[in-house]
Amino acid sequence: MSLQDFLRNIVPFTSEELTDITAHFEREIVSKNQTLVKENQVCTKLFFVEKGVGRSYYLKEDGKEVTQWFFIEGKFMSSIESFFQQTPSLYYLEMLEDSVLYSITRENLDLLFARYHNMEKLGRLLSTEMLTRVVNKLNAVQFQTAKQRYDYMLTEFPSISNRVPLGSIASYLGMTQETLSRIRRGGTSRNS
Amino acid sequence: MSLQDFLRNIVPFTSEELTDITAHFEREIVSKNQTLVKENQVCTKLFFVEKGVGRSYYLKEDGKEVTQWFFIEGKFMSSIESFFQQTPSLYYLEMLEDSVLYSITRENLDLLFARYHNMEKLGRLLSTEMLTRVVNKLNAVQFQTAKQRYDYMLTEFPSISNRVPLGSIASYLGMTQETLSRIRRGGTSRNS
DNA sequence: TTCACTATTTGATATAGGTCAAAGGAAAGC
DNA sequence: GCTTTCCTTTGACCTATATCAAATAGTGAA
Repeated sequence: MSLQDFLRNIVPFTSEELTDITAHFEREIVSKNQTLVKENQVCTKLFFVEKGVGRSYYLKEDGKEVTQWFFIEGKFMSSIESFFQQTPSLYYLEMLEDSVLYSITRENLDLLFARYHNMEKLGRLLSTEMLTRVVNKLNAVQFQTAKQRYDYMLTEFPSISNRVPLGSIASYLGMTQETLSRIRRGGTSRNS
Repeated sequence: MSLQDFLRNIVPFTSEELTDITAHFEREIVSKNQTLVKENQVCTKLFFVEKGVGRSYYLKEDGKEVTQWFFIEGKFMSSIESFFQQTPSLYYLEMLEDSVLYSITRENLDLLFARYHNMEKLGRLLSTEMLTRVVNKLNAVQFQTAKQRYDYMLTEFPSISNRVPLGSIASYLGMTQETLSRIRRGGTSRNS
């Protein structure tokens, strides 16, 4: 899905608005395993994923990677608090496949927020949508068995279960990769 | 903190804007244990908590209450997805103390969003702030020990630990009230 | 003050999922 | 095609926290 189509589906921008808005984005070709943002860097850009999959993750004290979120085609991707508060990122951002992104800087985005009431609305709608998703994950992670969490993930990110490494998915779901492997095999847990 | 002061601190509204905006809110006095929204009702209002504490919770299949969030003085409170998507609420909303609230309906809020660019901005800023908070909780719940989660909660809601029942806090943190009781006594877990 | 009810604490036991270790598989470089 | 490295699966054992049950402490009504 193209950036223009994506934006148009959310808020009824005029063609002039759309042209101006998309002109502030820059196309970026990124290869597999490339890191977009490192821990402690300020995240200067917001990315739209046209093609590919990315993830945000952080390192626990013991050095283990914990996936925080996946970003698939047709979604915006960033280290949110870092980008919006311009604070050092707690997370790494990386692409898990060769990808096509559109990026916009904070300054340009602010300019568009100020210029177009509709753009501010887009920002509001996208953040409430993201908020809903995060709340869903929270409920899954907090109160469900490992098997149920895996099922949740299949509905939230149906396309990625065989595109990304098992370990990344396991840590996203708050379990070890051994546990996820056993769940996939089936049978370990008695709960649906 | 009054509603006007709260709004002014986030976005530089003009006095006329502020007057018009606050005129669309209605003051409500609510007593302890009163329910604002029930499961499956569409949540028609967004509340600002001037005084008191509230929480959202849902019932698990086995009938146990699970606290989803606490809402303290100076915060907005609602069953977010229900209010914004006008879908049946998954959650109950109740006040845990005698409280003073200001409420606004969805129609009035939309009207203000459409009327004032600044209002749309307020909406965007509040949802990204809430998003950050939920992400913090997610990280706490997903990867920390029971003791660490309790410490997280003391920083997120320092004021409520002795204002609300132990069981409500325990379910908010994804643990049983027995476990929380043992944590408070100290000593059970070896992790900080 | 006493009664009835609710909330909290404590103890004993069970279990989901973690940890550690090692063996297979798949895939990237040469 | 081979080799090296990484990813996934499997097994054995362990631990944090849940569950169940009961005792104790608080709180509001009359």
